[in-house]
This record gives sequence, structure tokens and C-alpha cells, in this order.
Amino acid sequence: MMKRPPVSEESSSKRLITDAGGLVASYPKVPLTVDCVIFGFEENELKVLLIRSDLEAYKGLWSLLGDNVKNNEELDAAAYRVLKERTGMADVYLEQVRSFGSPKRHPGGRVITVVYCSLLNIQHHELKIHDNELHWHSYASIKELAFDHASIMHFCHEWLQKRIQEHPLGFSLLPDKFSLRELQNLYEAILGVSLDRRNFRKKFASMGLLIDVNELEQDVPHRPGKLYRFNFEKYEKSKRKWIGIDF
Amino acid sequence: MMKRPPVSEESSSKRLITDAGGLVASYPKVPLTVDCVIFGFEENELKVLLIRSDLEAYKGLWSLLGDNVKNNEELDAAAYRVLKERTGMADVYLEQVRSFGSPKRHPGGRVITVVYCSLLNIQHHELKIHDNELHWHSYASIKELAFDHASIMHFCHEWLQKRIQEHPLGFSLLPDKFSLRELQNLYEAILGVSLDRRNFRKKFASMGLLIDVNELEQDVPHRPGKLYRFNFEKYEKSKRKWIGIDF
DNA sequence: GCAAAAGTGTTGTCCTTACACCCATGC
DNA sequence: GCATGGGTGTAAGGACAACACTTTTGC
Repeated sequence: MMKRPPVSEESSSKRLITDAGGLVASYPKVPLTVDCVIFGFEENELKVLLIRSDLEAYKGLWSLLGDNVKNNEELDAAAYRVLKERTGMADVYLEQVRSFGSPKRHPGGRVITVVYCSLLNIQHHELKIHDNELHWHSYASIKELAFDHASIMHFCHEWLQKRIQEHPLGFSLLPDKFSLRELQNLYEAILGVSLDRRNFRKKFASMGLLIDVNELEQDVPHRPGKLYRFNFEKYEKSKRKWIGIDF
Repeated sequence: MMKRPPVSEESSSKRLITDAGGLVASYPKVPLTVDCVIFGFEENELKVLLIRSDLEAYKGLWSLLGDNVKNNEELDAAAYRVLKERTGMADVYLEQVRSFGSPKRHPGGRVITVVYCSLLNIQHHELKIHDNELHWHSYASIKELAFDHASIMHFCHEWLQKRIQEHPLGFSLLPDKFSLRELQNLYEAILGVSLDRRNFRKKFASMGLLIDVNELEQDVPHRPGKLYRFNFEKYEKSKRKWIGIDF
């Protein structure tokens, strides 16, 4: 059993550091970047936004959207700025996923990167900038990326798989109005499984978070499905508390 | 609908950066640290390891265990080193939780910190070093901490609440042999709820991951409970796959 | 024998799964 | 009318929540 050590006079009167700035100045410094893994969904496929790498060392390879973090810039702000600068898009949701800082991950020397993930609706967010051949790639088709970006992207995919089952993130990948089929396709694409259509519908119906907008799909070569919107208001009011041991 | 942009000759032959080192050298640099939030469990209370802050600016306040990351040191390795240097402990499990990098979080200037969380058995890991009055504090009793460490600690507590329901992390906080009561106390302390004893027992019994070691509690002033060990082997073999939309 | 906590079973409800048939539309 | 996918209902099984009594030990 551990005993709480007495607070000795000696230790509590130990010399304190007054020059905090000097202390910090003595720390090793590293370049810091943010990278954004931006997922979209189109034609029943999960997609990711990539650009061509600028580096000769990764000639021809694609990479994530990133940039260094400016002095006095919040990490979140840096991620939003990268997204804005690279794609012209604002009004999207970004979430920090994890940091990667292996000394060997960048050929130019050590660079730490804080990775953010974003999910967005390809139809509703037109790419306004196409520098470095920015465009959407099918997630499944991506093989090699510059740096450690492939493993970062896969990490984010796993994060997304988990996240989308606990939070209604998926709706930001869909049009405002969507059919249940589209919603199910999204889940199947992200989770990599196939789900029973009737049970899937029942599940979402019982949540009571879908608003029937009384419209039907257009231009489909079969019976058109009903369109719905997600009830974000109702969801915000009644977020599920999570008690349920399960492993 | 988004069109894939043609790969123009112009853009694909754009000048590439050959001097990766020069590029990285041009990035702003920031001091990088790791901080460890180390949870333990004793006397039915969740506890956290803290030290006295060295800084005059935070005189008398407690802080998390941290240090700067050395050149060419992996982030994970830095976290393990901090733990070893501060407490003398090795053989513990550490997991990266999140990074915090607000420009104002350190009085000496901007410092980015990557936060790791660790859970350990207070009885099995004796503190070998007591610099800066290192000792265990009851989580519930902690009010103010140096830097942004209180909010970091609360973030880790929420992370732990979620994590412990999905993975059998809790067992690393208990002795090798424990009673079901101890296990339940642990869950109740971390989750901040009270649970039905019979249902709790049934839940763990049905998982089949507890090994009855045929021993009883000693020195308790009432009927002694049976002792169990966690079957890590069996758990490793049959990790649950997680499909279940629920929000 | 009294206090304190261990140990145990049943029942109802809800959620999940598996599964089959009719319906609306375009061609 | 036929192909395609939309839309619905039911039954069985499993998980979870609520709940009360007997047992063992120390004192």
C-alpha cells in the first residue's frame, strides 16, 4: 500500500522557476503542421480529397491537405485555414483525430502533424480551387501516398467507422434531402458491410430523427423513394448518454 | 456534380521542391512536450498522479507529469520516458489521447503538448521517485491545476469513461486477483453511476472472461468474496467487432 | 444473533435479427 | 408485363432492467 509522502519543508521550498519564457526557450523546437483527411461520398463510394505532392521525393504521389501551423495560431484554426486555402470551402465540420510525430515521417527532417478529419457533402461544397490537381479520389482505389499519409488516412477511416456508429456524422456527407437507400449505401460503404434493408429502415424510423419531407426521388428507373432530412435540432436536445459495458 | 479535373501538362510538370530539408527549415518551430495523465484506483476512489509545478507562476499548484520531447524521439517513447523518469515505473500501458496547442496555454510562450493516458495498479507499481512531491490525488478532490492541466485531465477522464466500457482497461487498475465487488466499485467510481450488483455480476459472468481462482478475500469483516483473474488470452482471441448504429 | 456484504433467479421489456410478400415506377 | 428497387410486418432470440431472499463470515 502506497503512503502519501509528507510534504517536507525542504521540498515545498524548493527553488521555483521564475523565467517561464527562458524555460520554454530552452526546449527543443520542431516544425508543426496540420493535415486534413476530408471524406466525401458520391456514387456510392467513399472518397477522399487529395493533392499532388510538391516534393520531388514524392514525385507523382498524392498527399493529404496540410500546411504548417502559424505562430500564435490555434490548431483548430490552422486546420480550418488549410481547408479554406486549399479548397475554398468553409462551413465544414473538423475534428482532431490524433497526432503523428515519428522523426522519420518527413524526408526534410522531423515534422509533427496534428491530423483533422472532415466529412462533407460533395454536391454542396464545390471545390473553388484546383491547385495541385486537387480532386476527389475513391478511398478504396488509393494505394500509395506521400509521407505517412496512407497510414494516417487509414487511421482516420477506422476512426470514422467507429464515430459514425455513435454520432450522426454521416448526414454531412449526404445531400440535405436523401433517401433511405442513400443513407444505407453510405453506411455500407464506410463500414464495409452489407446491412438488412428492412432492419436498417426500422432502426432509423425508431430513432425518430428523420423528417419526411414529402418528396420523392427524381429520375430513377424504378419506384422512387421518399426523401428525408435529418432532425439535427431534436438530436441536439436528446443526445444519448452512454452506459453499456461491452467488449 | 463535381467533375474530375483533367491533368494538364502544365500542372503535372509544375516545378517540384527538391530541397525538402530547406522546406522544413522554413517552417515555424514550436516547443513540443508530452504530458501523462496517470490514473490509479485505491480505496474505491479514482486517483491521479501529480507533481508540484516547478513554475513560480503556478506556485503551490499541482501539474501533470510532462517533459519536452527530445530531438529524434518518438512521441510514444517520450511518454514512456517521462513516466519512467518521474515515477521509476515501466511496464505500463500508455495511449495517446489528444494534442493541445493553444498559443496561450503556457506562460512561457507557445508549447504544444501531446497527451497520453495511463492506467495502473497502485499496489503493483510502487513509486520509486518522489521528486516534486509526486503522489496520488483523489480525482474528485482536484480543483485547480497548473497550465490547462485541469481541462486536459477532465478530457482524459471522459476518454477513460468511454474507453473502459469498450475495452477491458479497468483490470490494469486492479490487483491480479480481485473480487467482483472491487471490479464493480471501479466501474462505479470511473463512470460516476451506481450499478445493480446482480446485473453487473451476470454481465461479467456471461462474458466468460473471468477466471475463478478458487480463493477468497482475506480480512474482511463480512462474508468474503471469491477472487478472479481476467482472462486476457481469451479476450485477445475474440475481440468484439463493433457494428451497432446507436446515437 | 446481529451486522454486512456475498451470492443467486425470474420476469417483463426492449432491441435485434432473420426473413417474404406486395407496391410503384420506367421501360 | 417485367424488371427494379421501395415499402412493410412478424416471430424468435438475446440482452438488459428491475427486483428479494438466503448464505456466510466477523464480531
